[in-house]
Amino acid sequence: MAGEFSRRTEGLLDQAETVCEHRGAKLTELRRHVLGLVLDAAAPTGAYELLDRLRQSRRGAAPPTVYRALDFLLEQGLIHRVERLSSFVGCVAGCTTGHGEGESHTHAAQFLICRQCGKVTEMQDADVTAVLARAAKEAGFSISGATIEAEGLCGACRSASARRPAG
Amino acid sequence: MAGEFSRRTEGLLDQAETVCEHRGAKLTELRRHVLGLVLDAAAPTGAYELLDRLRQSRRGAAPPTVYRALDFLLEQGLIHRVERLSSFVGCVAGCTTGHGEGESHTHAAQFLICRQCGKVTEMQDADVTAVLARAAKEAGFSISGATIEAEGLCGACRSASARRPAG
DNA sequence: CATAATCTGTAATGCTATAACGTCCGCTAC
DNA sequence: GTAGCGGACGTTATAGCATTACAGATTATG
Repeated sequence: MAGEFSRRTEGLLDQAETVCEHRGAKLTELRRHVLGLVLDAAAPTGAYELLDRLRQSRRGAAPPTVYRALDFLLEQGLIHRVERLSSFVGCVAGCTTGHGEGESHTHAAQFLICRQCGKVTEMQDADVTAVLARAAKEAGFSISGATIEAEGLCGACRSASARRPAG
Repeated sequence: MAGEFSRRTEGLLDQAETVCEHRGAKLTELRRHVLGLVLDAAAPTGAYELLDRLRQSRRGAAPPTVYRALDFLLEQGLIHRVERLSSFVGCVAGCTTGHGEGESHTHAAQFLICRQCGKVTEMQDADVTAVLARAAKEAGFSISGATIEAEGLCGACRSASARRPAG
């Protein structure tokens, strides 16, 4: 039954399904459902919160249910894990970008976490990735994946606190 | 009693104590003990493993005991938390570098985690920090602290697997 | 159909971290 | 000196995050 999620989300889910097919991976109903929950959420979402939402239509769902789905989605690069928040966000690029088959599909992403409003922004800055890779290489290290998460103030909160300094 | 730890660790502890004094922070016996455990460990160490070791000489120690000490040490920049491993490592720079008073003492560090041997290397590459800050600034974001952790193969494991390709 | 592989259900457990409260100790002011 | 204060620590309980282990169901494949 299509229509569980917003029109935009359903569109992304369809694209994700196509991408998975091309890779020979199966975006099952459960996995599609969990991905939908992640994509529909306004902010990074914890596994147990996803579990609660999943239970609204899938009685008897348990932690392994959601964690197995999340593991699959992570492997496919359809979602990211934000370590600092122990939570998960959708990767728009992952839902729309095709890759070669049989590869790892993790994207190089960076997250900006506002300590004021909690908003999380995803970047995909090639320079950041490249400079880190170069620095690692100088240490004899070859990178396969990286977690880059910055905490600070987003533009909105920064200008707000500039107007009300002690805010 | 000095001599609980290796000579090198005791030296670092003494330096850390001096640094704390200059800041008006108290490196109590408990905190010194926990810092010693972290510094003496060959690898990043989880809070509950530190707790077990702490208990060998401090009966009745509980999770808050070690977490409060770790929070203090993090604030002082004497240790780092490795998010991917939910564990803690000493920051050599933090134990030896004096700072201005009343400031935040978090250092900009990057970690290289070998997926083969598990070894963790700390980098303090200024370029990585700078490029990330610049990229964030372009998004209107000002960074106060960042987690940068790369996973991959260290030099030793890379050459080992090159000799035995299917290793 | 037989078989293997994959996905999911289910129960239990383990690991990581914090809340809430009380006590002790050292410091300052009176 | 002692009353009051604040920081550090003890203690118990609980919250939050993730995995293990095994069984049943489903699907692909020879």
